[in-house]
Amino acid sequence: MPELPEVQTIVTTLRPSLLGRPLSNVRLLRPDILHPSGLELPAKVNGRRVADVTRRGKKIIIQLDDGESFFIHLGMSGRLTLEASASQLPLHTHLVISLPENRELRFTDPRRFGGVWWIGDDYHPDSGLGPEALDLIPAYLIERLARTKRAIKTALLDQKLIAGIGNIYADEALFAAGIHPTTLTHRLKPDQITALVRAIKKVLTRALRHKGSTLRDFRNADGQPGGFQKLHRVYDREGKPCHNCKTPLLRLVLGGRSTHFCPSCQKR
DNA sequence: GTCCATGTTCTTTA
DNA sequence: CTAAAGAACATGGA
Repeated sequence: MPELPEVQTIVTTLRPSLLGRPLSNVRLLRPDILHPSGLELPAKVNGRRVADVTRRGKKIIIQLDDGESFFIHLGMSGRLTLEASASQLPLHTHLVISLPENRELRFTDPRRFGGVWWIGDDYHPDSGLGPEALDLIPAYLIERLARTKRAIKTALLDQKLIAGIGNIYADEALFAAGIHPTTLTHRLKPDQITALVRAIKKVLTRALRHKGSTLRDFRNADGQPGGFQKLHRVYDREGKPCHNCKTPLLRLVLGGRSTHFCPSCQKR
Protein backbone atom coordinates (compact mmCIF):
# COMPACT_ATOMS: atom_id res chain seq x y z
CA MET A 1 0.00 0.00 0.00
CA PRO A 2 2.35 2.66 1.02
CA GLU A 3 4.49 4.69 -1.30
CA LEU A 4 5.37 8.33 -0.83
CA PRO A 5 1.91 9.77 -1.63
CA GLU A 6 0.11 7.32 0.66
CA VAL A 7 2.56 7.74 3.53
CA GLN A 8 2.50 11.53 3.19
CA THR A 9 -1.30 11.48 3.17
CA ILE A 10 -1.29 9.55 6.43
CA VAL A 11 1.18 12.01 7.98
CA THR A 12 -0.92 14.95 6.82
CA THR A 13 -4.11 13.54 8.33
CA LEU A 14 -2.40 12.31 11.50
CA ARG A 15 -0.34 15.36 12.33
CA PRO A 16 -2.99 17.83 13.58
CA SER A 17 -4.48 15.23 15.91
CA LEU A 18 -1.15 14.24 17.42
CA LEU A 19 0.88 17.45 17.74
CA GLY A 20 1.31 18.41 21.39
CA ARG A 21 -0.94 15.60 22.61
CA PRO A 22 0.14 13.28 25.43
CA LEU A 23 0.46 9.56 24.68
CA SER A 24 -0.61 6.97 27.22
CA ASN A 25 -1.51 3.34 27.79
CA VAL A 26 0.79 1.92 25.12
CA ARG A 27 -0.32 -1.64 24.30
CA LEU A 28 1.98 -3.79 22.20
CA LEU A 29 -0.35 -6.64 21.29
CA ARG A 30 2.09 -8.31 18.92
CA PRO A 31 5.60 -7.82 20.31
CA ASP A 32 7.43 -9.10 17.24
CA ILE A 33 6.58 -5.96 15.22
CA LEU A 34 8.83 -3.90 17.52
CA HIS A 35 12.51 -3.34 16.75
CA PRO A 36 14.72 -3.77 18.59
CA SER A 37 12.74 -6.64 20.06
CA GLY A 38 12.18 -6.59 23.78
CA LEU A 39 12.39 -2.79 24.06
CA GLU A 40 10.17 -1.42 26.85
CA LEU A 41 8.07 0.75 24.55
CA PRO A 42 5.44 1.74 27.18
CA ALA A 43 8.13 3.07 29.52
CA LYS A 44 9.61 5.13 26.70
CA VAL A 45 6.34 6.53 25.35
CA ASN A 46 3.76 6.75 28.14
CA GLY A 47 3.39 10.33 29.38
CA ARG A 48 5.34 11.86 26.51
CA ARG A 49 3.83 14.48 24.21
CA VAL A 50 4.19 14.41 20.43
CA ALA A 51 6.63 17.06 19.26
CA ASP A 52 6.35 16.33 15.54
CA VAL A 53 5.10 13.85 12.93
CA THR A 54 7.05 13.74 9.67
CA ARG A 55 7.88 11.50 6.73
CA ARG A 56 11.20 10.33 5.32
CA GLY A 57 10.89 8.03 2.30
CA LYS A 58 8.15 5.60 3.31
CA LYS A 59 8.77 5.97 7.06
CA ILE A 60 6.45 7.84 9.41
CA ILE A 61 8.59 9.46 12.09
CA ILE A 62 7.10 10.40 15.45
CA GLN A 63 9.25 12.69 17.59
CA LEU A 64 8.55 12.96 21.31
CA ASP A 65 8.97 15.96 23.58
CA ASP A 66 12.03 14.44 25.28
CA GLY A 67 13.99 14.43 22.02
CA GLU A 68 13.57 10.72 21.38
CA SER A 69 11.75 9.36 18.35
CA PHE A 70 10.56 6.23 16.61
CA PHE A 71 9.28 5.41 13.15
CA ILE A 72 6.55 3.25 11.70
CA HIS A 73 6.93 1.53 8.35
CA LEU A 74 3.68 0.20 6.88
CA GLY A 75 5.19 -2.58 4.76
CA MET A 76 2.64 -3.84 2.24
CA SER A 77 -0.58 -3.92 4.24
CA GLY A 78 -0.07 -1.68 7.26
CA ARG A 79 -2.52 0.98 8.43
CA LEU A 80 -2.06 3.74 10.98
CA THR A 81 -5.40 5.16 12.04
CA LEU A 82 -7.04 7.35 14.65
CA GLU A 83 -10.15 5.78 16.15
CA ALA A 84 -12.60 6.21 18.99
CA SER A 85 -11.40 4.06 21.90
CA ALA A 86 -14.82 2.43 22.12
CA SER A 87 -14.71 1.12 18.55
CA GLN A 88 -13.89 -2.52 18.02
CA LEU A 89 -10.24 -3.46 17.47
CA PRO A 90 -9.79 -4.89 13.96
CA LEU A 91 -7.98 -8.19 13.47
CA HIS A 92 -4.19 -7.83 13.22
CA THR A 93 -4.02 -4.73 15.39
CA HIS A 94 -0.50 -4.86 16.80
CA LEU A 95 -0.05 -1.54 18.61
CA VAL A 96 -2.52 0.80 20.31
CA ILE A 97 -1.64 4.13 21.93
CA SER A 98 -4.25 6.16 23.82
CA LEU A 99 -4.83 9.87 23.17
CA PRO A 100 -6.94 12.44 25.00
CA GLU A 101 -10.72 12.57 24.48
CA ASN A 102 -11.15 8.81 24.22
CA ARG A 103 -9.27 8.44 20.98
CA GLU A 104 -6.42 6.16 20.10
CA LEU A 105 -3.74 5.60 17.48
CA ARG A 106 -3.73 2.07 16.04
CA PHE A 107 -1.21 0.20 13.93
CA THR A 108 -2.82 -2.70 12.05
CA ASP A 109 -0.95 -4.92 9.58
CA PRO A 110 -2.13 -8.40 8.49
CA ARG A 111 1.04 -9.36 6.65
CA ARG A 112 3.38 -7.89 9.26
CA PHE A 113 5.98 -6.69 6.74
CA GLY A 114 5.64 -3.38 8.53
CA GLY A 115 6.53 -2.53 12.11
CA VAL A 116 7.77 -0.01 14.64
CA TRP A 117 11.43 0.92 14.94
CA TRP A 118 12.78 2.78 17.95
CA ILE A 119 15.23 5.50 16.95
CA GLY A 120 16.04 7.11 20.29
CA ASP A 121 17.77 10.49 20.44
CA ASP A 122 20.26 9.90 17.63
CA TYR A 123 18.19 10.42 14.49
CA HIS A 124 19.98 10.30 11.14
CA PRO A 125 17.36 11.09 8.48
CA ASP A 126 19.61 10.05 5.62
CA SER A 127 20.94 6.79 6.97
CA GLY A 128 20.45 4.21 4.25
CA LEU A 129 18.07 6.33 2.18
CA GLY A 130 18.63 8.24 -1.03
CA PRO A 131 17.28 11.76 -1.60
CA GLU A 132 13.56 12.35 -1.39
CA ALA A 133 11.86 11.67 -4.73
CA LEU A 134 10.29 15.15 -4.68
CA ASP A 135 13.71 16.77 -4.19
CA LEU A 136 15.47 14.92 -7.02
CA ILE A 137 18.04 16.80 -9.08
CA PRO A 138 18.71 15.53 -12.64
CA ALA A 139 22.49 15.84 -12.22
CA TYR A 140 22.40 13.47 -9.23
CA LEU A 141 20.38 10.83 -11.05
CA ILE A 142 22.45 11.14 -14.24
CA GLU A 143 25.62 10.53 -12.24
CA ARG A 144 24.21 7.63 -10.23
CA LEU A 145 22.53 5.83 -13.14
CA ALA A 146 25.70 5.96 -15.22
CA ARG A 147 27.63 3.79 -12.76
CA THR A 148 25.15 0.93 -12.69
CA LYS A 149 23.55 -1.30 -15.29
CA ARG A 150 20.21 -2.70 -14.37
CA ALA A 151 16.68 -2.14 -15.58
CA ILE A 152 15.56 1.42 -14.82
CA LYS A 153 12.35 0.05 -13.30
CA THR A 154 14.37 -1.92 -10.75
CA ALA A 155 16.57 1.10 -10.01
CA LEU A 156 13.55 3.30 -9.27
CA LEU A 157 12.49 0.88 -6.52
CA ASP A 158 15.91 1.11 -4.84
CA GLN A 159 15.37 3.26 -1.74
CA LYS A 160 19.10 3.86 -1.44
CA LEU A 161 18.98 5.56 -4.83
CA ILE A 162 15.68 7.48 -4.41
CA ALA A 163 13.45 7.44 -1.32
CA GLY A 164 9.71 7.10 -1.66
CA ILE A 165 8.96 5.42 -5.00
CA GLY A 166 7.27 1.98 -5.08
CA ASN A 167 5.82 -0.29 -7.73
CA ILE A 168 2.82 1.85 -8.73
CA TYR A 169 4.62 5.16 -9.14
CA ALA A 170 7.69 3.61 -10.79
CA ASP A 171 5.45 2.31 -13.60
CA GLU A 172 3.46 5.54 -13.82
CA ALA A 173 6.59 7.73 -13.92
CA LEU A 174 8.25 5.61 -16.64
CA PHE A 175 5.10 5.86 -18.74
CA ALA A 176 4.93 9.63 -18.22
CA ALA A 177 8.57 9.90 -19.31
CA GLY A 178 8.15 7.55 -22.29
CA ILE A 179 10.89 5.19 -21.09
CA HIS A 180 10.73 1.42 -21.51
CA PRO A 181 11.03 -0.23 -18.06
CA THR A 182 13.77 -2.68 -19.07
CA THR A 183 16.07 0.05 -20.41
CA LEU A 184 19.45 -0.39 -18.76
CA THR A 185 20.33 2.58 -16.57
CA HIS A 186 23.75 3.28 -18.11
CA ARG A 187 22.13 3.53 -21.56
CA LEU A 188 19.72 6.32 -20.59
CA LYS A 189 20.60 9.70 -22.08
CA PRO A 190 20.80 12.79 -19.89
CA ASP A 191 17.73 14.22 -21.62
CA GLN A 192 15.75 11.09 -20.79
CA ILE A 193 16.83 11.20 -17.15
CA THR A 194 15.89 14.85 -16.90
CA ALA A 195 12.47 13.98 -18.33
CA LEU A 196 12.21 11.10 -15.86
CA VAL A 197 12.90 13.38 -12.89
CA ARG A 198 10.18 15.72 -14.11
CA ALA A 199 7.80 12.77 -14.61
CA ILE A 200 8.47 11.39 -11.12
CA LYS A 201 7.64 14.72 -9.52
CA LYS A 202 4.59 15.24 -11.69
CA VAL A 203 3.13 11.80 -10.95
CA LEU A 204 3.83 11.98 -7.21
CA THR A 205 2.41 15.50 -6.94
CA ARG A 206 -0.77 14.50 -8.74
CA ALA A 207 -1.11 11.42 -6.53
CA LEU A 208 -0.67 13.58 -3.43
CA ARG A 209 -3.40 15.91 -4.64
CA HIS A 210 -5.70 12.87 -4.87
CA LYS A 211 -4.62 11.60 -1.43
CA GLY A 212 -2.85 8.49 -2.72
CA SER A 213 -3.95 5.27 -4.47
CA THR A 214 -6.18 2.68 -2.84
CA LEU A 215 -6.00 -0.74 -4.46
CA ARG A 216 -7.16 -2.66 -1.42
CA ASP A 217 -5.54 -1.76 1.91
CA PHE A 218 -4.66 1.89 1.89
CA ARG A 219 -6.58 4.25 4.16
CA ASN A 220 -5.45 7.57 5.57
CA ALA A 221 -5.39 8.17 9.33
CA ASP A 222 -9.11 9.02 9.21
CA GLY A 223 -9.96 5.76 7.45
CA GLN A 224 -10.59 7.35 4.04
CA PRO A 225 -9.31 5.74 0.81
CA GLY A 226 -7.33 7.65 -1.81
CA GLY A 227 -8.56 8.47 -5.30
CA PHE A 228 -5.51 8.35 -7.56
CA GLN A 229 -6.09 4.71 -8.59
CA LYS A 230 -8.73 6.01 -10.99
CA LEU A 231 -6.05 8.06 -12.74
CA HIS A 232 -3.43 5.31 -13.16
CA ARG A 233 -2.29 5.25 -16.79
CA VAL A 234 -0.60 1.84 -16.78
CA TYR A 235 -0.51 0.26 -13.31
CA ASP A 236 -2.86 -2.76 -13.13
CA ARG A 237 -4.17 -2.01 -16.64
CA GLU A 238 -2.68 -4.94 -18.55
CA GLY A 239 -4.51 -5.51 -21.84
CA LYS A 240 -6.43 -2.24 -21.62
CA PRO A 241 -5.87 0.48 -24.23
CA CYS A 242 -3.14 3.05 -23.71
CA HIS A 243 -4.58 6.49 -22.92
CA ASN A 244 -2.28 8.04 -25.52
CA CYS A 245 -2.39 5.62 -28.47
CA LYS A 246 -4.95 2.86 -27.71
CA THR A 247 -2.29 0.11 -27.98
CA PRO A 248 -3.06 -2.67 -25.46
CA LEU A 249 -0.81 -2.30 -22.42
CA LEU A 250 1.63 -5.09 -21.55
CA ARG A 251 2.78 -6.57 -18.25
CA LEU A 252 6.08 -8.25 -17.48
CA VAL A 253 7.92 -9.24 -14.33
CA LEU A 254 11.07 -7.34 -13.37
CA GLY A 255 12.90 -7.90 -10.13
CA GLY A 256 9.99 -10.06 -9.07
CA ARG A 257 7.52 -7.20 -9.47
CA SER A 258 4.69 -6.70 -11.94
CA THR A 259 5.63 -4.03 -14.45
CA HIS A 260 3.06 -2.33 -16.69
CA PHE A 261 3.85 -0.30 -19.80
CA CYS A 262 2.79 0.72 -23.29
CA PRO A 263 4.93 -1.00 -25.96
CA SER A 264 4.24 1.85 -28.35
CA CYS A 265 4.77 4.91 -26.12
CA GLN A 266 7.72 3.36 -24.25
CA LYS A 267 10.13 1.96 -26.82
CA ARG A 268 13.56 0.59 -25.97
C1' DG B 1 -5.71 -26.07 -4.46
C1' DT B 2 -3.06 -21.90 -7.33
C1' DC B 3 -1.44 -17.35 -8.12
C1' DC B 4 -0.86 -12.71 -6.89
C1' DA B 5 -0.27 -8.50 -3.92
C1' DT B 6 1.32 -0.87 -2.87
C1' DG B 7 7.99 -3.66 0.53
C1' DT B 8 12.42 -4.88 2.34
C1' DT B 9 16.26 -7.84 3.28
C1' DC B 10 18.91 -11.83 3.04
C1' DT B 11 20.99 -15.37 -0.02
C1' DT B 12 22.55 -17.05 -4.32
C1' DT B 13 24.43 -16.45 -8.79
C1' DA B 14 27.17 -14.36 -12.35
C1' DC C 1 35.47 -9.04 -4.79
C1' DT C 2 30.96 -6.69 -6.42
C1' DA C 3 26.56 -6.15 -8.64
C1' DA C 4 22.45 -8.12 -9.97
C1' DA C 5 18.90 -11.60 -9.66
C1' DG C 6 16.10 -14.52 -6.82
C1' DA C 7 14.01 -16.18 -2.59
C1' DA C 8 11.95 -15.36 1.63
C1' DC C 9 9.01 -13.20 4.90
C1' DA C 10 2.94 -13.68 6.44
C1' DT C 11 -1.69 -13.24 5.25
C1' DG C 12 -5.75 -12.76 2.49
C1' DG C 13 -8.35 -12.34 -1.78
C1' DA C 14 -9.46 -13.69 -6.55
